[in-house]
Amino acid sequence: MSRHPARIQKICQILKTRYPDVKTQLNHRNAFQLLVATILSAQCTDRQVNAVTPNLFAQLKTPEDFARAPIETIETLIHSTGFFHNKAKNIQNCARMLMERFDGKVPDTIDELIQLPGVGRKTANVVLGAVFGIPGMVVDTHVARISQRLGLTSSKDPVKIESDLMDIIPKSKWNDFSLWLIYFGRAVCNARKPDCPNCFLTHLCPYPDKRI
DNA sequence: CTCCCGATAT
DNA sequence: ATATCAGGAG
Repeated sequence: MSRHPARIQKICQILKTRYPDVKTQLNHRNAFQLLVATILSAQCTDRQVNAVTPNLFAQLKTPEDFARAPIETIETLIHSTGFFHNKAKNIQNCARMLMERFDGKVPDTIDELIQLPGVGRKTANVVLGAVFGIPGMVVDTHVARISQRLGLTSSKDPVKIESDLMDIIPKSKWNDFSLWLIYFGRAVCNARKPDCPNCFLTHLCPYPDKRI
Protein backbone atom coordinates (compact mmCIF):
# COMPACT_ATOMS: atom_id res chain seq x y z
CA MET A 1 0.00 0.00 0.00
CA SER A 2 0.95 3.63 0.33
CA ARG A 3 4.17 4.64 1.97
CA HIS A 4 2.81 8.06 2.89
CA PRO A 5 -0.94 7.61 3.12
CA ALA A 6 -1.66 10.75 5.12
CA ARG A 7 0.45 12.99 2.89
CA ILE A 8 -0.98 11.54 -0.28
CA GLN A 9 -4.50 11.92 1.04
CA LYS A 10 -3.83 15.59 1.78
CA ILE A 11 -2.34 16.12 -1.67
CA CYS A 12 -5.45 14.64 -3.27
CA GLN A 13 -7.77 16.68 -1.06
CA ILE A 14 -6.03 19.95 -1.92
CA LEU A 15 -5.86 19.18 -5.63
CA LYS A 16 -9.55 18.30 -5.66
CA THR A 17 -10.38 21.58 -3.94
CA ARG A 18 -8.27 23.55 -6.41
CA TYR A 19 -9.47 21.65 -9.47
CA PRO A 20 -12.96 20.34 -8.62
CA ASP A 21 -14.21 19.74 -12.15
CA VAL A 22 -11.35 18.45 -14.31
CA LYS A 23 -11.85 17.07 -17.79
CA THR A 24 -9.82 16.62 -20.95
CA GLN A 25 -8.99 19.89 -22.70
CA LEU A 26 -8.92 18.18 -26.09
CA ASN A 27 -12.05 19.25 -27.97
CA HIS A 28 -13.97 16.33 -29.50
CA ARG A 29 -17.46 15.14 -30.44
CA ASN A 30 -17.03 11.38 -30.15
CA ALA A 31 -14.62 8.59 -29.21
CA PHE A 32 -12.90 8.51 -32.59
CA GLN A 33 -12.28 12.26 -32.54
CA LEU A 34 -10.79 12.05 -29.05
CA LEU A 35 -8.55 9.19 -30.14
CA VAL A 36 -7.26 11.23 -33.09
CA ALA A 37 -6.86 14.37 -30.99
CA THR A 38 -4.90 12.46 -28.36
CA ILE A 39 -2.56 10.98 -30.97
CA LEU A 40 -1.99 14.53 -32.20
CA SER A 41 -1.23 15.73 -28.66
CA ALA A 42 2.13 13.93 -28.48
CA GLN A 43 4.82 16.56 -27.74
CA CYS A 44 2.32 19.29 -28.60
CA THR A 45 0.09 21.57 -26.55
CA ASP A 46 -3.65 20.96 -26.31
CA ARG A 47 -4.11 24.47 -27.64
CA GLN A 48 -2.28 23.60 -30.86
CA VAL A 49 -4.32 20.41 -31.24
CA ASN A 50 -7.58 22.30 -30.71
CA ALA A 51 -6.47 24.79 -33.35
CA VAL A 52 -6.35 22.12 -36.08
CA THR A 53 -9.11 19.67 -35.15
CA PRO A 54 -12.14 21.80 -36.14
CA ASN A 55 -11.01 21.97 -39.75
CA LEU A 56 -9.59 18.43 -39.67
CA PHE A 57 -12.91 16.94 -38.54
CA ALA A 58 -14.83 19.15 -40.94
CA GLN A 59 -12.83 17.65 -43.84
CA LEU A 60 -12.59 14.07 -42.53
CA LYS A 61 -15.38 12.78 -40.31
CA THR A 62 -15.29 8.98 -40.12
CA PRO A 63 -12.58 6.31 -39.90
CA GLU A 64 -13.48 5.54 -43.51
CA ASP A 65 -12.69 9.12 -44.50
CA PHE A 66 -9.28 8.92 -42.82
CA ALA A 67 -8.59 5.52 -44.34
CA ARG A 68 -9.30 6.70 -47.88
CA ALA A 69 -7.75 10.17 -47.77
CA PRO A 70 -4.42 10.85 -49.53
CA ILE A 71 -1.73 10.89 -46.86
CA GLU A 72 -0.68 14.36 -48.02
CA THR A 73 -4.15 15.65 -47.21
CA ILE A 74 -3.92 14.44 -43.62
CA GLU A 75 -0.36 15.77 -43.34
CA THR A 76 -1.43 19.21 -44.46
CA LEU A 77 -4.41 19.30 -42.10
CA ILE A 78 -2.32 18.38 -39.03
CA HIS A 79 0.99 19.99 -40.04
CA SER A 80 1.17 22.57 -37.25
CA THR A 81 1.04 19.94 -34.50
CA GLY A 82 4.53 18.71 -35.40
CA PHE A 83 5.73 15.16 -36.16
CA PHE A 84 3.21 15.38 -38.98
CA HIS A 85 4.62 12.55 -41.13
CA ASN A 86 4.46 10.05 -38.27
CA LYS A 87 1.16 11.31 -36.91
CA ALA A 88 -0.58 11.30 -40.31
CA LYS A 89 0.60 7.78 -41.07
CA ASN A 90 -0.35 6.55 -37.61
CA ILE A 91 -3.81 8.14 -37.72
CA GLN A 92 -4.54 6.68 -41.16
CA ASN A 93 -3.34 3.21 -40.22
CA CYS A 94 -5.22 3.52 -36.95
CA ALA A 95 -8.42 4.30 -38.85
CA ARG A 96 -7.80 1.33 -41.17
CA MET A 97 -7.26 -1.03 -38.24
CA LEU A 98 -10.42 0.22 -36.57
CA MET A 99 -12.34 -0.71 -39.72
CA GLU A 100 -10.62 -4.06 -40.25
CA ARG A 101 -10.49 -5.38 -36.71
CA PHE A 102 -12.86 -3.35 -34.55
CA ASP A 103 -15.97 -2.83 -36.68
CA GLY A 104 -15.08 0.83 -37.14
CA LYS A 105 -15.46 1.52 -33.43
CA VAL A 106 -12.97 2.58 -30.77
CA PRO A 107 -12.31 -0.42 -28.49
CA ASP A 108 -12.80 -0.13 -24.73
CA THR A 109 -9.87 -2.17 -23.39
CA ILE A 110 -6.28 -1.08 -23.01
CA ASP A 111 -4.97 -4.28 -24.62
CA GLU A 112 -6.95 -3.53 -27.79
CA LEU A 113 -6.25 0.21 -27.79
CA ILE A 114 -2.47 -0.13 -27.60
CA GLN A 115 -2.53 -2.37 -30.66
CA LEU A 116 -3.55 0.68 -32.70
CA PRO A 117 -0.71 2.51 -34.49
CA GLY A 118 0.32 5.66 -32.64
CA VAL A 119 -1.56 4.59 -29.51
CA GLY A 120 0.49 3.86 -26.40
CA ARG A 121 -0.58 3.52 -22.79
CA LYS A 122 -0.94 7.27 -22.27
CA THR A 123 -3.28 7.74 -25.22
CA ALA A 124 -5.20 4.57 -24.38
CA ASN A 125 -5.79 5.66 -20.80
CA VAL A 126 -6.98 9.10 -21.91
CA VAL A 127 -9.64 7.47 -24.11
CA LEU A 128 -10.60 4.86 -21.52
CA GLY A 129 -11.16 7.49 -18.87
CA ALA A 130 -12.83 10.22 -20.90
CA VAL A 131 -15.00 8.08 -23.19
CA PHE A 132 -15.74 4.92 -21.23
CA GLY A 133 -15.27 6.06 -17.64
CA ILE A 134 -12.79 3.25 -17.04
CA PRO A 135 -10.15 3.99 -14.37
CA GLY A 136 -6.68 4.54 -15.79
CA MET A 137 -3.57 6.46 -14.75
CA VAL A 138 -2.47 8.76 -17.57
CA VAL A 139 1.29 9.26 -17.36
CA ASP A 140 2.26 12.12 -19.62
CA THR A 141 5.14 14.57 -19.25
CA HIS A 142 3.36 16.51 -16.47
CA VAL A 143 2.33 13.48 -14.43
CA ALA A 144 5.82 11.98 -14.72
CA ARG A 145 7.58 15.19 -13.69
CA ILE A 146 5.31 16.05 -10.76
CA SER A 147 5.17 12.50 -9.44
CA GLN A 148 8.95 12.61 -9.25
CA ARG A 149 9.06 16.03 -7.59
CA LEU A 150 6.44 15.00 -5.01
CA GLY A 151 8.37 11.81 -4.29
CA LEU A 152 5.50 9.55 -5.39
CA THR A 153 7.87 7.56 -7.59
CA SER A 154 11.61 7.22 -8.00
CA SER A 155 11.37 5.97 -11.57
CA LYS A 156 11.69 7.74 -14.92
CA ASP A 157 9.99 4.92 -16.80
CA PRO A 158 6.37 5.88 -17.60
CA VAL A 159 5.19 2.29 -17.19
CA LYS A 160 6.79 2.01 -13.75
CA ILE A 161 5.44 5.43 -12.76
CA GLU A 162 1.97 4.34 -13.81
CA SER A 163 2.32 1.24 -11.65
CA ASP A 164 3.70 3.18 -8.67
CA LEU A 165 0.83 5.69 -8.82
CA MET A 166 -1.81 2.98 -9.12
CA ASP A 167 -0.38 1.41 -5.96
CA ILE A 168 -0.76 4.55 -3.84
CA ILE A 169 -3.83 6.27 -5.32
CA PRO A 170 -7.34 4.80 -4.88
CA LYS A 171 -8.62 3.35 -8.13
CA SER A 172 -11.67 5.60 -8.05
CA LYS A 173 -9.37 8.64 -8.29
CA TRP A 174 -7.00 7.50 -11.03
CA ASN A 175 -8.60 9.52 -13.82
CA ASP A 176 -9.05 12.68 -11.77
CA PHE A 177 -5.55 12.40 -10.26
CA SER A 178 -3.94 12.42 -13.69
CA LEU A 179 -5.92 15.49 -14.67
CA TRP A 180 -5.21 17.23 -11.37
CA LEU A 181 -1.46 16.88 -11.96
CA ILE A 182 -1.82 18.09 -15.54
CA TYR A 183 -3.75 21.21 -14.50
CA PHE A 184 -1.28 21.73 -11.63
CA GLY A 185 1.67 21.19 -13.95
CA ARG A 186 0.48 23.82 -16.39
CA ALA A 187 -0.42 26.42 -13.76
CA VAL A 188 2.19 25.99 -11.01
CA CYS A 189 4.64 23.10 -11.18
CA ASN A 190 5.78 23.57 -14.76
CA ALA A 191 8.92 22.09 -16.25
CA ARG A 192 11.13 25.13 -16.70
CA LYS A 193 10.29 27.37 -13.76
CA PRO A 194 8.17 25.76 -11.03
CA ASP A 195 6.52 28.43 -8.88
CA CYS A 196 7.51 26.92 -5.52
CA PRO A 197 7.13 30.20 -3.55
CA ASN A 198 3.46 30.39 -4.51
CA CYS A 199 2.75 26.65 -4.59
CA PHE A 200 -0.13 25.32 -2.48
CA LEU A 201 1.58 21.94 -2.10
CA THR A 202 5.01 23.16 -0.94
CA HIS A 203 4.38 22.07 2.66
CA LEU A 204 3.72 18.52 1.39
CA CYS A 205 6.55 18.42 -1.17
CA PRO A 206 9.94 16.91 -0.31
CA TYR A 207 11.69 18.94 -2.99
CA PRO A 208 10.66 22.58 -2.59
CA ASP A 209 12.82 25.02 -4.54
CA LYS A 210 14.57 22.18 -6.29
CA ARG A 211 14.48 20.89 -9.81
CA ILE A 212 14.27 17.34 -10.98
C1' DC B 1 18.73 4.64 -27.36
C1' DT B 2 17.40 7.68 -31.39
C1' DC B 3 14.24 9.80 -34.35
C1' DC B 4 10.26 12.40 -35.42
C1' DC B 5 9.02 18.29 -35.77
C1' DG B 6 6.07 22.81 -35.54
C1' DA B 7 4.69 26.48 -32.24
C1' DT B 8 5.49 28.96 -28.20
C1' DA B 9 7.78 30.84 -24.01
C1' DT B 10 11.93 32.32 -21.90
C1' DA C 1 19.30 30.01 -29.01
C1' DT C 2 17.15 26.71 -26.17
C1' DA C 3 13.58 24.14 -23.62
C1' DT C 4 9.15 22.33 -23.71
C1' DC C 5 4.66 20.66 -25.17
C1' DA C 6 -1.42 15.50 -22.54
C1' DG C 7 4.44 10.29 -26.82
C1' DG C 8 5.18 6.49 -29.70
C1' DA C 9 7.85 3.51 -32.78
C1' DG C 10 12.04 1.33 -34.55
